[in-house]
Amino acid sequence: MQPFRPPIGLQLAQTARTVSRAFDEALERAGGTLPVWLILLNLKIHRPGNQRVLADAVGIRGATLTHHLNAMETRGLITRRRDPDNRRIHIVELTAAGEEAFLRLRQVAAAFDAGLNAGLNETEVSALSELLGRLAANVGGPQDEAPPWAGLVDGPTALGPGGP
Amino acid sequence: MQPFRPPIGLQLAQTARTVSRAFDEALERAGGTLPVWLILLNLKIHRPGNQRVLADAVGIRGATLTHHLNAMETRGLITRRRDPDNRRIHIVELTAAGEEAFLRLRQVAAAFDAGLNAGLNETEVSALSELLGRLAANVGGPQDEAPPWAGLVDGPTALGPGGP
DNA sequence: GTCTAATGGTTAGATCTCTAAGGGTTGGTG
DNA sequence: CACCAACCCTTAGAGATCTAACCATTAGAC
Repeated sequence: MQPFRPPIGLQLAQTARTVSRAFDEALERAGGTLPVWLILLNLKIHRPGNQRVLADAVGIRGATLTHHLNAMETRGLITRRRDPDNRRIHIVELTAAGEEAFLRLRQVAAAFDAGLNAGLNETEVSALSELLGRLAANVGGPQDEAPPWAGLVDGPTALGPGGP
Repeated sequence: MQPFRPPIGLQLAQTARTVSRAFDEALERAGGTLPVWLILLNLKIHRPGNQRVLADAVGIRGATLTHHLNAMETRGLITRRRDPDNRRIHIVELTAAGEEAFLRLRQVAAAFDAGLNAGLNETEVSALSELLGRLAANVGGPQDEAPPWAGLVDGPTALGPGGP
C-alpha cells in the first residue's frame, strides 16, 4: 500500500503551532512572550526607523504593535519619544531593564533553537529552510520584504550564547 | 562570506502564518474558515466519539470548540443532541447544509493544496513532511496522538477533487 | 443507597490580534 | 498663506483563542 500523506499545509500549521507554543512557554518562564522577544530583538539589532517597519519585521499590524509597546513601556522595558526632526515618528528605545530582558530572552531563544535542531545536520536544516521558502512563495508570500531576522545578517553574534 | 541562516523556528512560524492566512482567505471566499473546515472534515471522515477528541483533532481547546459549534449550529451546519447511552456526551452531526459546506470547502482545500505544492516533486514533499515531524518531536510534540488528518487514511478519496 | 472521584461540556473573564476610523505632522501646490 | 494628500501612530470595537471555574452525568467504593 502506498502511505497516504496529509496535505502539507495542515502539517505545516500543526507543527508551527506545536513549536510556537513550546517556544512561548520557554519565553514565559523567563518573563517574556514571542512578540516581546521579537520586538526586543529587532530594536537591538535592526534599529528600525519607525514603528511600521518594526511591525512588519515582527509580523504583526501597527495597531497590535502599539498594544505591545504600551505594555512594554508600562513595564519599563522601552521608552518612546518624538523624533525632533520629524514629529510624526515615535523613536522607541530600550531601557536598561529592556537590555536585561533582551539578554535573558536571548539565552532562552538560543537554548530553544539548539534543542529544536537536535538531530538535524546542516544539510537537512538548509533543505528545510529552502522548502519553507518555496511554500511561502507559492502562496504569494512576501518575497522581497525583509523577514524579521533580516537584521541578523549584520550581527550574527546577537544570537550566539556566548555573545559580546 | 558564509550565508547566515535565521533560526529555523522563526522561519517556520513566519511561513506557517503566511500560508495559513492565504488558506483562510481562500476558505472565506467560500464562506468558511480554517477551524470550521477542520471541524467539518473530522466530522465527515473521523466520526469523533466526543468533543474532546474533536477538539484535539482540530488543534484547539474544548472551550474554543464549543464556541465554533455554537456558531455552526446557529448557521444550521450541525446539530447537537445528547447520547441516550451516555448523557454526558453531545453527539455532533452534519446537516444537509453542513454536507454542502463540506463539499464546497473540500474543493477549495484541494485547489489550495495543489497550488501550495506547485513545483515540488514527491521526494521534496516527503522530505519536508519528515523534517517537520522531527521538529515537532524535538519540542516534545504529540508523537503518539492522532493528528487532524489521521482519519484520512481510512478515506483518502474524501479529499480528492473528483471524489464520490 | 450514598459519597466521592472522574468525565464531558459549557460559561466567564482575560489576552492577543485584526480592521476601521481618527488625530497629529509633514510636504507639495495653488 | 491656505489647502490637501500622504504619512505615522493611536484608539475603538470586534473576533478568536486560552485558562479557570462551573454544572451535569457517570462509575466505583463503601
